[in-house]
Amino acid sequence: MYENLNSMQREAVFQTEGPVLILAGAGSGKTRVLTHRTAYLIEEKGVNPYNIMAITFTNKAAGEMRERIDEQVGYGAESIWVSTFHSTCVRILRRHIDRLGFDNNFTIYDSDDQKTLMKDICKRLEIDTKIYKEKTFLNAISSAKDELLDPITFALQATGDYTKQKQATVYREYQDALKRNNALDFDDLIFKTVELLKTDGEVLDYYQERFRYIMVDEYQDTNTAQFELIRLLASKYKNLCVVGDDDQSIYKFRGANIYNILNFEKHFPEARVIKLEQNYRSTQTILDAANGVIKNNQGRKEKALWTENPQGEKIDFQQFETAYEEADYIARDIQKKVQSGDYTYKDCAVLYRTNAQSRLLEERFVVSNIPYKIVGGVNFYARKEIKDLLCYLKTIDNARDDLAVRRIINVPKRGIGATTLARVQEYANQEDISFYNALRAADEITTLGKAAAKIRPFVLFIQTMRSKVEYLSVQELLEEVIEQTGYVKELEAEDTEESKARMENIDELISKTAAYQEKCEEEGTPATLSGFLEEVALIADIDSLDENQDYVVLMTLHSAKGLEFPQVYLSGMEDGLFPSYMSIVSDDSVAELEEERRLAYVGITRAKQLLTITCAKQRMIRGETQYSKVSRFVREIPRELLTGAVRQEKVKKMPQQETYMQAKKTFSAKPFAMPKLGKDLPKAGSVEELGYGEGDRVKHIKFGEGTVKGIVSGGRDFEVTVDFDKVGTKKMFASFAKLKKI
DNA sequence: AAGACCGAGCTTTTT
DNA sequence: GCTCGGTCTT
Repeated sequence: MYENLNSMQREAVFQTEGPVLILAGAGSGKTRVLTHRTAYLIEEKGVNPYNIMAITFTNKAAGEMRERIDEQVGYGAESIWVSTFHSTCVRILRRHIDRLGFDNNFTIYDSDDQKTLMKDICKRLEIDTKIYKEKTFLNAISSAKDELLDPITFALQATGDYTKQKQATVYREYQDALKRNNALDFDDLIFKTVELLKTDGEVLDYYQERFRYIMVDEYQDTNTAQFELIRLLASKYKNLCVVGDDDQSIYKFRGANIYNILNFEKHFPEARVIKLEQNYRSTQTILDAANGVIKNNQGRKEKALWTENPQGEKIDFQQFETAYEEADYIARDIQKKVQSGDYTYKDCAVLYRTNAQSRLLEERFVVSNIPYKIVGGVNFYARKEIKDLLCYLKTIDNARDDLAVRRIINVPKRGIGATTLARVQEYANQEDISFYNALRAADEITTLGKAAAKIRPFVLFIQTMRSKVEYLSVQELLEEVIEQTGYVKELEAEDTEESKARMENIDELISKTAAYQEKCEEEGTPATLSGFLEEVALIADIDSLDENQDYVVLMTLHSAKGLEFPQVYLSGMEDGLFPSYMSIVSDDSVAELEEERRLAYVGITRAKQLLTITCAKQRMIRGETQYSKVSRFVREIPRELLTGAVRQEKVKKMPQQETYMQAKKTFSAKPFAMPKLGKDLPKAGSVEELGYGEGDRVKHIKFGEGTVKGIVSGGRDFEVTVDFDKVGTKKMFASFAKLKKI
């Protein structure tokens, strides 16, 4: 079992005791090392799986590690604690945060909620948000928490600096408000856990005993608070194994402290350092390119990545006149590769520096009928309709979250306006009760007058729902909220493309509640409303990537970290875009350019077989045409590795706006969701092959019987509109629907 | 209280 | 170029 590891990997696996730093270059098989190490601990060292913890940054990474550990470890794998920093902390806090004066059923605020709360506070403190931006405050608070500065310490450090003093005041107010709402923001999850472990010896002892062997993935991305958390937990047994690559540290803006990895041996003098330098992922050419770029950075740990893989193809470098041509080239190139039969869509990934770049690519992909998935941008759970419904559930779950209540009290419209809200709030402050409790006492608020009558049904509704929490499933609760509020009915009445998309999202949310139920039953854990809300709060977009589906993935370089693809396109490689203009003109431009360079390194090393680098001479940014030179990072790649050179393409016809909109409409909310591989993919073929036509009566497995109203060819599949007798008109893809003529 | 209209700011990256 | 938020009107 350990024979197919190389000597360094084996060393990392066998070094189980004491602090270990594994410097794992890109593609050097670190996940393999971690999983083998876990197996070794259990099977050879007799360690109880219950005493092992593995921490990652994303749910996806945690899920993958879980899967591979399960494969590797057979018995007892399920009691190993594998999870992200954030969910680890939530699990700890749910049990013990009452010791810090919070309720154990606290809610978690996302960035949207934070902003709303901050606006509130600025208003209350009469801060002119034209001069002092909410966002700046939130950033300051976030960095403070990353550095474990509480409001008092922060204030002490602010003496003599007016802006900082102001931030200190806001910080204190912000924390007070969170506590009143029984809520924590993302950063608090870590901060409060550290606080808990530091102040409560009993809890600390419990978790130190439990986590005798700790492993941390992507260690270069940890911030000070996360480091402290790990340090506290590991300080008793000192069996701490961290894996990382300083060359892939790209989250400085999020507080990641690169010195956690650079100074690991200082923090743990007895630490063993093991370097994994053999790359199993990429061709020699790709590796040479990556090394050519990263060697321009100073102050990195000395590493020499090498591979036994073949030289491989040269890097395809293309410069275009415009960003349209660039997008067009990428789309055609992918189509060409797929049609040749050598690759599938899911072998390809397009990476870019900023999310805004995805639009042009998306347009081109829609026109070319290429199935794709965009990772990032607006998170599913940040969409308005989803947040609204979740806030209903949150209100039912935790009455102290004022924010959630205020969001939904007039959605859908109940004729409760700003004035009424202000009066209720005033009463709440006066009586020192929560906003919701003030609503419950609406009849006592003399200033309300007739408005009290509008509040009563809302309160009654929430109270009734609360009494049902015990015996209804999450799905049933959600469906009842939708039914009782008429939320979907209102969208139905709107009958626009947008409202349809929203309804689809709501359906998606319902299936997520069902999936949650299923998951809990599988794991044998109780499915609760709080549990669902919590899971939902900690989901990132990248977690939804599904390797089994055949689509091209589009995402930012940041999101791509930890992933690999046979075919990688690095688009928009222009000075000013990547490296970003901000990093070039910054006061600290040397450091910021190094961070950008690491990002380039991450991008290049995602590729297994072929790397394509593209850029455009002109592109629209923020409604303005920008003219840019080829990125300096491209020039750092040894010339002989590149083909294509600077190329002059004739301007291709721009996509007709109408064609695009039409195409996009056909596939509205969920473009090109594809059936799982393995099942036979129905070919587009002809309409006849469907076995039914317009006007025919058909049967659907879930919706029952109905009449076919229309069939539209979507290129690779047909979109069929059916008017069902029971559930009304639905649009669906023929390959999914499996409609039967009757 | 609800809807229409207009201007500001944004785009570097996110658990 | 687009989105969000604020203000004005009914």
